[in-house]
Amino acid sequence: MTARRNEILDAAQRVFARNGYRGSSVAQIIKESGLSAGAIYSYFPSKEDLFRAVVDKNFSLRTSQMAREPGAPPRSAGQLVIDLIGVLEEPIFTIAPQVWAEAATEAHAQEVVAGLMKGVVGAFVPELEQWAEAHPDRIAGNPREWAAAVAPVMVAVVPGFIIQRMANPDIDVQAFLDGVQGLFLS
Amino acid sequence: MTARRNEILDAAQRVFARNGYRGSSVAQIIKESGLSAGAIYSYFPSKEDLFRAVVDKNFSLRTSQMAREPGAPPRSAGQLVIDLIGVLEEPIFTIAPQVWAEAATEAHAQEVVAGLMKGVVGAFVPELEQWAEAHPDRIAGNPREWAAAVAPVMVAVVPGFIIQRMANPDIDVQAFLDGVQGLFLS
DNA sequence: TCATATAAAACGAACGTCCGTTCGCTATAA
DNA sequence: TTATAGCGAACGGACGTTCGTTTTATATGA
Repeated sequence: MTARRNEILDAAQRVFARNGYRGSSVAQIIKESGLSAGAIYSYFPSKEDLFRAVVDKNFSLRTSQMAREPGAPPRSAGQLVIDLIGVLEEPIFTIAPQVWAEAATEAHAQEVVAGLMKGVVGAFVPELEQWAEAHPDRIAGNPREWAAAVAPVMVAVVPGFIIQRMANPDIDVQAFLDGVQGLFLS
Repeated sequence: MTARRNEILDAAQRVFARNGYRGSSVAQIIKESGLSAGAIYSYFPSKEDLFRAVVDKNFSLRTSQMAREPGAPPRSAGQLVIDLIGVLEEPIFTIAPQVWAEAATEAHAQEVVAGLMKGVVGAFVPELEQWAEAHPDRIAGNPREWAAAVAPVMVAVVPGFIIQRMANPDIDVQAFLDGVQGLFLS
């Protein structure tokens, strides 16, 4: 039954969000799910796999959500960042820092993070390039090179936002987005 | 003797950088330092305090390093970010993600992170405001409000850079800095 | 100069606890 | 009757920390 699997996954997500990956015990996940050790281990082979499943659910880029509407003009860097931040959902703010911490010491997590970064950057370069072609007066150098250089910086804003929002949940999100508009070429 | 204390601190830093906070055991720090459990616990009351001491050493803003040279004109947002990235030292790239992960689940670490962010933002607002006053044509709205809105975004780039560099140590740092120049008003 | 006394620093075996995981068993459904 | 799903006590090991003991350094007195 896939429903049970999801129950377990949801319980694990709540516990990991509350205590972090290393700070969570399987006993806590057992209690949170209302099931037993045996039940959980019949759906997931280890705590690590459980965490990976939670990460896969929350930490992938849903490219479709970021895709440009058909026929719309290319978005500016500022607008792309704003849209990317708008797509973030609550669990990210606690799960992502756990993944980053793992990535600093564990190869698999490191590849996941590097791959995601690369994916996001790669997805945005073409649209940025088109925007640059449409606004040659706003950039220095040729559009292709400009887009390739600028995309990683653009993407870098998002983890920074996640950390600010995690450290201070009362942050004024709209003010941050206004700041993005005010700071980036647009 | 303060020398011994520093030996222990350095050993702990190496171990934490290698395995993360939760992933490191006191036994590993004992081995790395070449000392004994008793010796370590006579300098630090707990593993947590040891970690906090390592964090204090690496994770504080050395404002002096970022201060504007006397008589120099105010730096642009792009230049401030470039200077801030230039000040980062190696251990940050593994230690910072550990702190962020702790901050997501533990109040003390959360306050440390929130405080540092606030400090960095606060330190840059005046210079940004002066820059805005000197370049009124480049910004929308009044300099004070512009600086206050833009500073958090500017600071957000740095954690993003840290994560990219941690996930992919071969990253082209100069290209990133060029991207900062190309993306931000300057 | 050497023997002794005192203090400071370091040691490391031992403690209780909690960890992730297993597996023989029971309950339920087909 | 057979298959499937779930249970939970038990296991070996690793954890952070303690504390009685030993070593090293310093001071004292003859």
